[in-house]
Amino acid sequence: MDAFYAAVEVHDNPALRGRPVIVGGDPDGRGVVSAASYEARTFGVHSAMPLRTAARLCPHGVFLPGRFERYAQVSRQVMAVFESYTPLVEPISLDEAFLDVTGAPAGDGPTIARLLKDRVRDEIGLVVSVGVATNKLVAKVASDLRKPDGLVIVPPGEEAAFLAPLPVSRLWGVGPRARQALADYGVTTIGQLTSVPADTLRRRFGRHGLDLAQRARGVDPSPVISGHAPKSIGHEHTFDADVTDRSGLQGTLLWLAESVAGRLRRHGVAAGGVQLKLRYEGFETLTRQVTLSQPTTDADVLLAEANRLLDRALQRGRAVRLIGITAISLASARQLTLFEDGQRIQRLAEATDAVKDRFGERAITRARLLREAPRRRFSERPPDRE
DNA sequence: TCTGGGGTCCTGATTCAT
DNA sequence: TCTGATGAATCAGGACCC
Repeated sequence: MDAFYAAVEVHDNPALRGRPVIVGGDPDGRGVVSAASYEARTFGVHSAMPLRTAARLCPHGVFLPGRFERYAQVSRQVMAVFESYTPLVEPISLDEAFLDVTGAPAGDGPTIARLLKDRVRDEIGLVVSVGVATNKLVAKVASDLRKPDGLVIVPPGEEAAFLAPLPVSRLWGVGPRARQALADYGVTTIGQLTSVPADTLRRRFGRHGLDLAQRARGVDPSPVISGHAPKSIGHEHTFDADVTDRSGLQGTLLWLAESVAGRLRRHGVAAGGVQLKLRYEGFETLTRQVTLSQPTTDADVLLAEANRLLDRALQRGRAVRLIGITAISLASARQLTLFEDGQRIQRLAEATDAVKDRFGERAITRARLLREAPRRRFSERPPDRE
């Protein structure tokens, strides 16, 4: 989707059409730009830019705080359109997804791309750019090439030639660090990258270097996977002004723990570990983590662990800019239920032993008959084997 | 000049069990 | 009993993505 958050805001409030819309929040605050309309981009505003900088470049811009529930809602509508063409839809974020349309009844890639662009425009009122290729890497690069409202088709066999003239930073996995490192080798285009031996890249970049060598040639064997389970769920908060006292961190930690716990339950998963993140003034960032003895979705447990980690991580006298909690090593809540069942059975056994000690074996037999009798009479389905 | 919040994956160091 | 080798987990940091 093109300038997705900004496009949703303009869609919901047509008075904004044609104006520079910048989603991110308070232009005097510490945030960054989440999305900028194409009008705002003509002022040099782009995503990830500090809002203060954006406000300087574009003083008459419309700065909006962002309504992520609404964006998620529109995202579901768009994904539903995608899923009408193939079940193999892999969302990357709210505004982007891979579709594997191999053998789809609606037609070949280019046909579906056109249908899909028309339907998202007519039914939802938003503009989408599409890249069509034989793999995810090339399709992604193609989709970014002619935004907004782009449609770029890379025919089979032309992947490497298509990529060759583009800057290396277009490749998935090449950020500012890798781009600089490659520039030091005199490599700035993807075509030049193909002339660097894979072994050289491996020595310099590790495993990642081998992926890089493949990608530069337009090779990407990774499949489109639908229905990803999250691997971690976290919340973090940057303070308007740095916080120096521990009590100032406490309240934030509480609501971070509660919102993480709530999202764990909504996703039907439990935390196998907890990670605390601190960012000090000067942007120095550190993390501390623990593995839990049992998985949990309990905010109180997350909070208690986070507090212990804070004891380890907090350096006295240093001002804190950001604090965050992440639930890691997620287990399915099914496993948690089995664990809790196990504990309940354990407690029941202990209670039973206690009663037996106190009142003798006959008391147990009588209690069991009383407990099971109603179920025998009224239960509609046979007892769960498990 | 200032740098959010949501994530994934990789690497190197350390720890622990065998 | 001590020692070292080996490999798996765990931890912390960092690059990268949207």
